[in-house]
Amino acid sequence: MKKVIVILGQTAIGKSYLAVKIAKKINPPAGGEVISADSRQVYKGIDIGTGKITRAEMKGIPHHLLDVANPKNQFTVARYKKLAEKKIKEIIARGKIPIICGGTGFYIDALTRGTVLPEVLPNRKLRKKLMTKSAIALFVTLKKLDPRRANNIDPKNKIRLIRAIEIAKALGKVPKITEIKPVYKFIKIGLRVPEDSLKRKIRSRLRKRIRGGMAAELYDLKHQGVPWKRFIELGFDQKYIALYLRGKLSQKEMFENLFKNNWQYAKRQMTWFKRDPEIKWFTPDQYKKIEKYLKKKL
RNA sequence: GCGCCGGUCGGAUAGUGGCUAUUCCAGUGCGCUGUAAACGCACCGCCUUCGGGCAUCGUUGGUUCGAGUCCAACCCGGCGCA
Repeated sequence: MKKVIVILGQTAIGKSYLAVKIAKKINPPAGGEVISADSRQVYKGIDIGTGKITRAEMKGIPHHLLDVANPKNQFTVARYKKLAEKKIKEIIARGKIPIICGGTGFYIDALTRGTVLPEVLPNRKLRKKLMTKSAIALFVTLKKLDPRRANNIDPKNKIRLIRAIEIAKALGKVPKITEIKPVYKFIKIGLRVPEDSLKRKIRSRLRKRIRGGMAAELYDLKHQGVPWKRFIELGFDQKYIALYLRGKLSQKEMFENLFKNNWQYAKRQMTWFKRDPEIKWFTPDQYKKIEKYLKKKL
């Protein structure tokens, strides 16, 4: 079975850097290519705002699934899975090793597991209509459309209920889950550091991003007609930048809010990763160990 | 100094004298196989054998069967007048 490397970990920990390093060293002379696993970096134009790797940092290693979606539209896991699988295939065909790198555990799991997901595009009109209903009402509706999903969904989570209904309606029948046996062997490398160390990393990266022009980027996006609501919807850091620009927050308050936002995210990421026993954990400075581990596994 | 207003969990807030002091934010933990940086849930004074137990609404007294709520004095903060 073909091997695929996965590099995951909390925000700001240094995944991208490691991915490039591995891509250069592993599997000589062909090396590897990186496929991002980040639900926000898929959007074009939000570079600093999502902490995207820069051209220079890529050091010539091809990176995929960055900038593949318009921020005005909604991207979905199903789409991610489809695109990523295609990229994996192509990279392997080139004799290289695919390196999945990112912090969106949900996407990594979707890709790593054998579940087949038919693509169902978001239906704004339906969503808007459903949003006005109560969670209980939505749950009842879902139960009729897709009892299996209703069985294990969180009945209080309207967002999930709405998406489930949307899918059931779009498919026109009760959605079935199809599992296919795994095609690739995923080697999962997790990066982890002590809490206070991660906090420092997050702070310093934030400072860098602010200096790098997060605010200017925000202006550009607004110019291109990305509605304000989208930023909120996506939970982006930009929302605090905008409040600062409007004078609603002091610079210090803005920074603290940004930090808080990132830290909360980092914790949620860990909650997700913790459950996966396949992840082999390292600290970012254990490069030699990681390389050794990979060589053994490949 | 006088007058007015206010002091409730880390912050903000609700609370006709009567069950269990509310909600939001922050904090902590967790969940999530179709929006996932989104979204949801639990806990969030102290102790706990997880059944519950003990506190608590600036302080001290008082009225009352019963006070966060009424009264008095004091302390603190804000505003106004001197």
